[in-house]
Amino acid sequence: MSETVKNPAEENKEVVSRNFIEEIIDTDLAEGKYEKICTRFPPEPNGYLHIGHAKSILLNYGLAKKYGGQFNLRFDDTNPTKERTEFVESIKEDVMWLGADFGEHLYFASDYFEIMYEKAILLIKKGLAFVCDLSAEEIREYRGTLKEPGKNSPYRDRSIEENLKLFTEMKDGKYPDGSKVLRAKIDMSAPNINMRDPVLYRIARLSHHNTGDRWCIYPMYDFAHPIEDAIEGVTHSICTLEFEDHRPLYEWVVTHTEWEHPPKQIEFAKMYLTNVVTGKRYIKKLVEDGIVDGWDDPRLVTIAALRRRGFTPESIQRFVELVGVAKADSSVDYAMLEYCIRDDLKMKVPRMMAVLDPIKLVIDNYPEGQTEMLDADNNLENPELLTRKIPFGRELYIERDDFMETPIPKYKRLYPGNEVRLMHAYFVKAVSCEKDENGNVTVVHCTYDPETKVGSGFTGRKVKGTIHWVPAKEAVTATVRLYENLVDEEKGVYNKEDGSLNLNPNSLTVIENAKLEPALADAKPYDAFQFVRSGYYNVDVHDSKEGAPVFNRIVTMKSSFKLPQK
RNA sequence: UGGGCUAUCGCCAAAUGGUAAGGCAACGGACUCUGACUCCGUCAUUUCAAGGUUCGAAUCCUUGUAGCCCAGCCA
Repeated sequence: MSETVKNPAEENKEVVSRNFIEEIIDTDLAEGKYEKICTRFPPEPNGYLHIGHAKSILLNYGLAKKYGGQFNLRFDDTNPTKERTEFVESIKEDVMWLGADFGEHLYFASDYFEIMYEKAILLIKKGLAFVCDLSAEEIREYRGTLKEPGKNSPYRDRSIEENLKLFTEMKDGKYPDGSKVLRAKIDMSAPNINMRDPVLYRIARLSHHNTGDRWCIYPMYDFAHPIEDAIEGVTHSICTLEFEDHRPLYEWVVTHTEWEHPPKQIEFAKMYLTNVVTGKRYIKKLVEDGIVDGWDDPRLVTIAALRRRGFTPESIQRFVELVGVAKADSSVDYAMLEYCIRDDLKMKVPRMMAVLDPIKLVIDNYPEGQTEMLDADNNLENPELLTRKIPFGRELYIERDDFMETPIPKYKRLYPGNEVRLMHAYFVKAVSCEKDENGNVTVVHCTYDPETKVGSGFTGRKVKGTIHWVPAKEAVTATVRLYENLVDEEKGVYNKEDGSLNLNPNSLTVIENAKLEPALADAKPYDAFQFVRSGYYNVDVHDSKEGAPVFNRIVTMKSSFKLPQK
């Protein structure tokens, strides 16, 4: 048994350069600003997590881990209109599955409503917030435009006492929804629109998934988020680029609401993946229209879909690591994700034989009625996965593609007169074939050479090709689903004309009569395998509870040789 | 002359004034019981553009260009 000898110098060579966030943290630590860092992932529970969220989750978690700090999962549930407990549960599950262990640090912004309310009172007392009676429409008009400054609300100069009274009454439910808001008093002519007296609290009589009907006023993101961070002792509040304009407001809130250790906001670029759909409303539409079979359809890139498809947490962690963190908008090639899952599964999954498009192979010189059990390594590169037995007999199934009556150039599989290896078995030489009335090959006849049995040490001659097979009698018939990108690769994701999706009509192919080697009959949901020369597959979680397993293709095998298309 | 941000290979992405890392993809070749894996090679005289400073510039300055974000009582 030979082990790959690693050059220690080579390992040291792998200097992973720090990303810009790590540099900020290093500087902060060096200046003694914090003893321990704290990060958080703050989703609003209004939908399912997807691969883009994974980047944020793993980035925040990874930073906390790397610096020996703390990672919080906090639900940013300050707007009851869109939030549901169902999403809370699925998000918790997905975050844990990804390996971002938040331990005890699970929080809800809604648990801080009382503190937020007190901080709002504090701002009013400092003359920094006021109750405004303008309608939503009027507020928009007063706000000005991108190029023109806004103008002050006529309610801006109410006395502190009046503001205090009004705000208390707002909380007590004295005013109808939408009739009043609490606003920060900053600068209506600020070039940054976020600073033009932003709304801090609105009145909304909605039942909250966590606080029920206790509140009828709810804080806005810009006011709530910095306070949530501060309460939890978050040191580095990492968010995406579109919040850059909000940073001055974040800082305004955090300084005027007086915290001993104010958190700081850092922004990074969202990640987009090519050829997939991440937009929530598009996913919703695909589900509603029945184009996919739910939010965890394996063609989607929600975390749940990736999990069902057979992606491992490790592969996604690796992917996020490879993609890196920066401030430039990016769209990562789907091939990068495929690489990560292939690389992860390569050594830890058994390599089995499955014939997706079977034709019969008859070994004319093999004794009729005889069966022998052959030993096969489950993973030739990883002996820890042990071995299995495969029955071998006179009649087998092979892949239709693995035989050509008249071979094309460079074809090295089976054709009349050519000898190939049957994986884990013998050399076999094609003799002839039978065809149906349409000219399709139905049976291939060959002869085998008993001396060439695998493990016999036969070195007499070599063959160029090796093909996989399955015993005809003992084979298991199963359903295999082949998934491809949901989106048309040529045209891009969205149709520019009408905003619709450019879907790939071949995103799903269902094979009902794939022939698998018998050992695969006992595969359990989530089990993953490499089907030799085809790709990586896993047992479907939903459809394989009883009877024969149903397999989802996780990713295809790479190949440098393509058969011509018919 | 609204404001903010970004620009380095087909795709990500390092390089912090000292002579353009790495990964993915692609393409050659070796090896092979998977046309896989692995291995070995090729792949930016140039960093959006044009000027300038400097012994030296992707990095600094100037002027442009392109893309993204912001006018919710969403987050």
